Amino acid sequence: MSVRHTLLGLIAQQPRYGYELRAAFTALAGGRENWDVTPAQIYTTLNRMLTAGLIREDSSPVDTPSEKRFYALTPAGREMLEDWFNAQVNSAPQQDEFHLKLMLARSLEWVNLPRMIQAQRSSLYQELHRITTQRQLLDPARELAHILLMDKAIMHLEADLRWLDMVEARMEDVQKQPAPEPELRRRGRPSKN
Amino acid sequence: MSVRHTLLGLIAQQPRYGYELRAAFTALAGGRENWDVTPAQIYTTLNRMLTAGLIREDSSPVDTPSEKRFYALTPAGREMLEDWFNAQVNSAPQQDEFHLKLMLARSLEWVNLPRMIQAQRSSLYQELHRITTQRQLLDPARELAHILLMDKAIMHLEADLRWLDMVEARMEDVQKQPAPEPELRRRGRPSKN
DNA sequence: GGTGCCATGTAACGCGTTACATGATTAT
DNA sequence: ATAATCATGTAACGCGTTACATGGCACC
Repeated sequence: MSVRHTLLGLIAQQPRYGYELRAAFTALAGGRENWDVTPAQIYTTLNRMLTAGLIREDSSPVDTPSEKRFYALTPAGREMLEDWFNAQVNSAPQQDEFHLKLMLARSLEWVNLPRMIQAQRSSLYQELHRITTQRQLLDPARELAHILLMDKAIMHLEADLRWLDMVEARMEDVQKQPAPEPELRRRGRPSKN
Repeated sequence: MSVRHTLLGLIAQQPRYGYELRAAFTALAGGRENWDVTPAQIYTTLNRMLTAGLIREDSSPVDTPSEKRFYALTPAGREMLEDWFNAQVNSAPQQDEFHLKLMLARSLEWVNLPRMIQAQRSSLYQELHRITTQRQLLDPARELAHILLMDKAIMHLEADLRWLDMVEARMEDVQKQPAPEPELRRRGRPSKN
């Protein structure tokens, strides 16, 4: 998705090679713990971009003997990059794994719903604590990018916690309510149904 | 990733067939606009689960002539489902496309940064308005699941907007700061560098 | 001389998407 | 009749992950 575009952006700054791109990407994206782009992905993606005509192999700067393979933008690549900047980010659909678990859990008797919610809550708290702590260690003057990313993560975690409180408050309603079963028109030869 | 598990959960409630599973999944996951699981994905996933021994083809209930292919859980499937419920949801890494755009934009002169932020803000506002409006139309007595999901989306959008304000407030700092370039030890035969 | 980082890949697999394809039944 | 919905798939492709594979250079 955005890996391609980010690589384009990094190459637009200056011709670059794979290993360097991985490091630069990781630096932008919040560290290896947050978003690990593996060498395999970097090199296969670069080859696909090469095939697609978005980048071309650039003659290495004079000082580098070989082995490093530098890439530069082609006009097509530059155009795709501009298109990316001009498009707004379409907000990702709310594909929430925990919500699915929650909705399923209320119809399966053997799942301990309150326990599940509590587990999720403590997991969120842990994560919040971890990030907040780590954030303190960053230097605002040098690692602003990373800080901004963590601030966003913190805000989202806080939202998740408030949401969990809300869910718990409505738990009784949730359990009373039947799971939403969409009704389909029956086909074939129906009997008792 | 959670599609498999959700299908397992739905099949655990009662034996089901593909088309029905798609409808049930969509109902749980917040409607087709939010999470569209295509027939292709349903049927290929069911086949994979079949191959993996998580489900088995169940003899159709007496009333259905044929064509519908019902599936039921195997012990292995049941076990995987229980494991899923016992594991806590590992919070997805903050893979933020807009953040990447932002970080790249400050080092590319031809990108209008303030304009980009404003575009993103209005996009978020639109989405917030859309969801809030749609939320009002839902019946709290019957569509609680969907409402909860939208409440979460709303909270996240509000967080995103507050975050954008924060970013904008620090814009000058952001631009003043050089893009974080990780330094690699040079190799080969270095010249001027 | 070994550990660790620099540097580049290939192969197999899993999941998801798009496009294509088919046919039965139900409501108008 | 015909449109919509029910019902099930296949094929090709894109992206990402894991595992495997290789080799050079620098530092201690």
